[in-house]
Amino acid sequence: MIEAADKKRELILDKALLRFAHFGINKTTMNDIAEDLAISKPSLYYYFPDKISLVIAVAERIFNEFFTRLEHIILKSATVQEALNETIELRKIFFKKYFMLHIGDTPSDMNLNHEGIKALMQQTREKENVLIKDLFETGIKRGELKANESKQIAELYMDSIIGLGMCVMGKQEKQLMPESKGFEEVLTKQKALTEIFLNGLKN
Amino acid sequence: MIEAADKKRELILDKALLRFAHFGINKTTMNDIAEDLAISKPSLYYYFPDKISLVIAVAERIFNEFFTRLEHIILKSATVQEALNETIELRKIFFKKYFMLHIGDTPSDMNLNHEGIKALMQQTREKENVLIKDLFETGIKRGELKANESKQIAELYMDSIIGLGMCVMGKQEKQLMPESKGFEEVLTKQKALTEIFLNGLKN
DNA sequence: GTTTGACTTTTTTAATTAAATAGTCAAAAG
DNA sequence: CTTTTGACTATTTAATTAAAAAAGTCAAAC
Repeated sequence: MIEAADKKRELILDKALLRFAHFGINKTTMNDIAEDLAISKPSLYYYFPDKISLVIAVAERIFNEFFTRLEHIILKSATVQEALNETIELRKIFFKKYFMLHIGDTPSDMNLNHEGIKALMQQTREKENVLIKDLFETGIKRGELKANESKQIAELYMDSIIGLGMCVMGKQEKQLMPESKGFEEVLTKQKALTEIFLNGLKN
Repeated sequence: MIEAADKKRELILDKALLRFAHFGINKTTMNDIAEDLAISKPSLYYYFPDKISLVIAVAERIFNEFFTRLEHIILKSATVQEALNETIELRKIFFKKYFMLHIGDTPSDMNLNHEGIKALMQQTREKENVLIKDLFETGIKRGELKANESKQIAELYMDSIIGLGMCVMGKQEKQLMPESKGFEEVLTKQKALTEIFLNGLKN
């Protein structure tokens, strides 16, 4: 019955994701999730050995969805700039949607200090960097831009875009849920930086 | 005896700055400072009505020194790129030197939530943005680069540079005093971004 | 105008306890 | 043999309080 077990694991992840996204990881107890599913706590622990495994599985699912959409964007886009602009919008959507998980920022809500989470985060960032590096290389082949050391350039670009977001969001008054205005300002500035950055790689 | 009082205020600021820079603001008590100066606590309070006034006065002194040097850099530099590169180095020096004051980042050590500090920080950031804006405009006049909306461009540049620093430093393991390696990586990346950014403003 | 000893008030820290939550296990059900 | 659960234990977190430290005051003196 390995199929049924997998199916149930998915069901658990569905519910856990809803709770995590709405209340945050720390405000969601294993009991909450078990009750949502109308099962007992030991049943839940039968499928996930501990809470952190569940959290990681949920995070992996989110990142998988992200990368699926990111790869699609890169494939369908005609130019590097178009791809990066859509990537910026995708990032905004995900950041907003899963803000309560506080993934990717300073451990304000949860103990992201856990090894497994940190490893996943780093691995995810590296994977995204590789995709952006490939995108830059495609742009170079197409003659849209010029650069050697595309790996460093891609990393610099990603650090700049992410940092720009941190900087702009940081100016806002700290709230439980940041204002929508803030997200829009980040988006606008990230796109503006992207345009100048790409222009800087044209000669 | 208004002169002597000012002189004494300066003496107090000297000692306070040393303590703040070495132990941080929260680990420095008004008693510590009074003892350093071999005066009583009420004497200290005679010159500064409360601790936050003292902190703000110290911060203002630091920023004044920073702006003096920044203005000098801008005046003597032949090109925008040269000026920005030296500005980046200046920022590194100050950030490293006064790291323990935790000025400009998330209130990890001190209660920077205080209104006066926040106002000073914002005012300082705005002043720096104006200087950079003027620098860009000089560059435009000289024909080094092209851009309309120099104010927005300057703000975007500053946010990007500062954010890049936050992003790169954030990857490091959190320590009391971050590694020197981290500062160097920030410096290198900020200079690289500056080069591409300016290049992106050339056409 | 400046300084201070002795004081009060406020804020931090440490210690204690109570409560909540994570996690286990042996037994039972399918 | 896989899955489920009631009843349990072990950890972590949150609330409470007491003690200590630090901020800030004041009347008196120099």
